[in-house]
Amino acid sequence: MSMIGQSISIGELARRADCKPETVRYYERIGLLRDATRTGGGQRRYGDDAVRRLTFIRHARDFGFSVESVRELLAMSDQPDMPCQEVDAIATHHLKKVESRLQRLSILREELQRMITQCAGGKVESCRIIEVISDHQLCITEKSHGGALDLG
Amino acid sequence: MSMIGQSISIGELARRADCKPETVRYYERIGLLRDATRTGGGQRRYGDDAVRRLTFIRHARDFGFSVESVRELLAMSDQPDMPCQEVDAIATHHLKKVESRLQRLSILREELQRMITQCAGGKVESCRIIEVISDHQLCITEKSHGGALDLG
DNA sequence: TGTAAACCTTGTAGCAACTACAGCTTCAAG
DNA sequence: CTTGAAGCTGTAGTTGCTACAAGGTTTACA
Repeated sequence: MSMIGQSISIGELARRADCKPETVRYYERIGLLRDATRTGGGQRRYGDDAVRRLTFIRHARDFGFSVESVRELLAMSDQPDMPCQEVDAIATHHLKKVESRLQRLSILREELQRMITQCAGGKVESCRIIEVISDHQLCITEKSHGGALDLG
Repeated sequence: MSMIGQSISIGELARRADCKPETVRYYERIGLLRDATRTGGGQRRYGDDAVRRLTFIRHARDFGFSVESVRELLAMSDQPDMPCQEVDAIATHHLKKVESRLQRLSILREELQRMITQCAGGKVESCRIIEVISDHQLCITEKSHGGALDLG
């Protein structure tokens, strides 16, 4: 259609979507981005559509959606005529996860705050932090912060 | 010292600390747990000290401490006479991370809530969720929820 | 036109913290 | 003494990238 077709290099594309070339290649490999057209020498060249698509992916990832959810969201945004119930479902499901995570983290925060405040600053022997970790009985809540809690 | 030495199997140990045998072997491999004594046939046998140590590790992990932090905490709890400043430092550092994570997650929650509420439930074409993901301009906050946000 | 810097290519390995096999051996109960 | 559960090692998979190494291409400038 246009004369300004595929002229953006992978580095430029990455810059525009605020990520790295490696990430772009990774997305191509796992099928989030379509295979790029290549120069004679084999380098990838992109158009504005790729910029939009990659930007969408990066934003969705910033929102914390998993790559698999992003894949579904992309598929749906490629089908503008479909009803958006599924989009809603994915977002709502994600929100629920965020909320439960928030709850567990705030319990954790209290727990940590409490044990830090209670630590009198003496020897390890009598350190409240070590005690609380040693004996879960000393927690405010039983079993509330179980599960995967890795921070960023 | 005692007659009831090393008599706990890896499965039983795992059960007592609420994890799996694989995890125990993993902790041994990375040096969080000392190498267990073995039966003639090569199976691991543990004593109560291992139960305490593994329980400590699991609790610390439940609190979200990284394995490296757990390693340091363990080293310190092995030195009861030392002052507990470093323990404090680790816990405080961890609390800070939890707090910043909480902040980012709650911004995220609002963002998600807002876009879900605004979605009128029509076609994908006009779906607010897709729109917001497509165009970061539509976010409440600029750039606030950048970075690693993987949920558990 | 030559050349050098900056960029690109593929493939592989690494991160965290486990988890899940496969294929085999050992243990404990009856 | 048999049987079935549990244990052994070693390797690969998970998630979402990131970081090389060892080369090839493009581009800018002299």
